[in-house]
Amino acid sequence: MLVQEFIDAANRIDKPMSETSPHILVVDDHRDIRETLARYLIKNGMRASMADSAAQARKMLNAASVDLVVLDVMMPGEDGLSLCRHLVESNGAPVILLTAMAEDTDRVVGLEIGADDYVTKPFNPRELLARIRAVLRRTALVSKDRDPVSSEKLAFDDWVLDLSRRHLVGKDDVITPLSTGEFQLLVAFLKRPKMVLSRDQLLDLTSGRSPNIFDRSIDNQVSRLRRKIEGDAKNPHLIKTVWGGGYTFTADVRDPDL
Amino acid sequence: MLVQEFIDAANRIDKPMSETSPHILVVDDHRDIRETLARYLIKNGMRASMADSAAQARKMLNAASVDLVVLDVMMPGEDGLSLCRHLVESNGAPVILLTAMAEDTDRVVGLEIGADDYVTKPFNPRELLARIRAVLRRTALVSKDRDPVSSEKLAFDDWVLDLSRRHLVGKDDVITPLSTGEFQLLVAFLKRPKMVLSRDQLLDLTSGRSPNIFDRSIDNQVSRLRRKIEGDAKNPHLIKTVWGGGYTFTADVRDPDL
DNA sequence: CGGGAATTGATACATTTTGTTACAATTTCA
DNA sequence: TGAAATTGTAACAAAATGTATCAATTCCCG
Repeated sequence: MLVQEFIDAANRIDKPMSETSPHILVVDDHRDIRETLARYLIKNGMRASMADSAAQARKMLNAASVDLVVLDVMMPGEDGLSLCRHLVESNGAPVILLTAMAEDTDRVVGLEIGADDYVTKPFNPRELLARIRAVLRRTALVSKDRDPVSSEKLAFDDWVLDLSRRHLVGKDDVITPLSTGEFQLLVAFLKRPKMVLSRDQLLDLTSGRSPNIFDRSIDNQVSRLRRKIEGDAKNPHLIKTVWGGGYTFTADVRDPDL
Repeated sequence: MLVQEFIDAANRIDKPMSETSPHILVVDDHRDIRETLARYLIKNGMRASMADSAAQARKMLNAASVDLVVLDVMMPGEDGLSLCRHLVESNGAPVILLTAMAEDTDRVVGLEIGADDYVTKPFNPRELLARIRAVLRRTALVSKDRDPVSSEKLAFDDWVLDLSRRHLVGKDDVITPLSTGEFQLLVAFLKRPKMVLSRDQLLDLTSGRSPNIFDRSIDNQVSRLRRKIEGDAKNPHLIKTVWGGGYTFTADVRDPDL
């Protein structure tokens, strides 16, 4: 059986996973897409496994260590979105969604749920590969905060955000305290830099709340956060507004130890 | 027998094992999860044994010394939670719970019972490994209470908590006495640093009491504890409030002898 | 046992944080 | 340019937290 074959393949690797090539799980009910994509990924130096349903994907996720999941949202049986939500909520592997068409609803819902990126079908394999690498690069920076003990930090501009101590350290080691909401919002941005995040997505990422109509709470939190981290809150250069879209964190996020 | 097979497999690993590598018992009624997880742990330098039921787990715990138990809460027969409770009450190995879903009830119950951590299924093996290492690191600090001669101590910030004498030692060896409640609260925090602990969890971890409505006793104890250990109780940097969530102990916990 | 001190939970009120609303400023597009 | 849509943010309201105070309880120590 394909699944077992790939589980075994994963387990035959000698070195600990984290040092080898990234392991991508492709979840799609269309066999041709699945296999072509997996082959393409393998040809480009990654390990790939496949599942044709959300249920099968769950088994494989339990069975083997997976670094990233490429997931078709539209599948018969258990919805891909619910699997995605589980992965995000359980702090599992990052997810890139395949959405059937450029339907805005799908995009929004997918990212609301917390997927790390999405690609619309039909997609260019090279573009998907690029996005996979981008997400892996980002999560490599942040992944250590899955270990509740390691003190992980993220640096941007002149700031260092201490994830375990939950505060900002400025230029001269001045500590700027952050409220819970400000901290969560900043983490949401730093985990997804240079991506446009809608207010709904940000709301879900920070508080898990679903939006009321005319919900302006995110705008307010952004305003409050800007006041703390932007030199000139009137001309923000870190959190940029995307008119009609949401907000984007524009600065590079780096490891402060490097 | 499969179990023995994996123990043997572990012992065939080249690295010096028997003394350094921790022995993990995986308890789950799903064979695939059990075996893949055990294999994954072994591949990452640990010894692993398996049990498919709470009853079998008890036998193995009696037969061999186990450093940590990974336990599925939802199992037929004797409930996993009752095994967990037994382990905690008998001061046995630390426990990490596998909970079936991201159900808040499960999470709360798990930690209330005294599990050291929990992971929701489907889980990322790397995350579980990180949490296993984290718990082992923490319990290694505390586990000396099996050796009655050495005095058990935990260090954080500029403080050393003397577990047997139940008081704090400050910078210049100044002794700060703690009340029972303050001591229990501090221990609860030090055993689970950098985790967000709800008021309910803290209440159970300290006194075992179930919360009244509008119970503010934890807030009071936190306030009292802060007054003793925080330099500036108005801007706490050790016990941070998570608005709407609870409290988090943010400092590193270390062995004072190191 | 009993009295006094220490501890702790309940209560009340101050403070902080966050969400909502309103309105001015900005951007888009016809 | 001008109207409509969107955003920034001040001002207020609601929710959650910090903590002083006090009564109830527990803990000593004789």
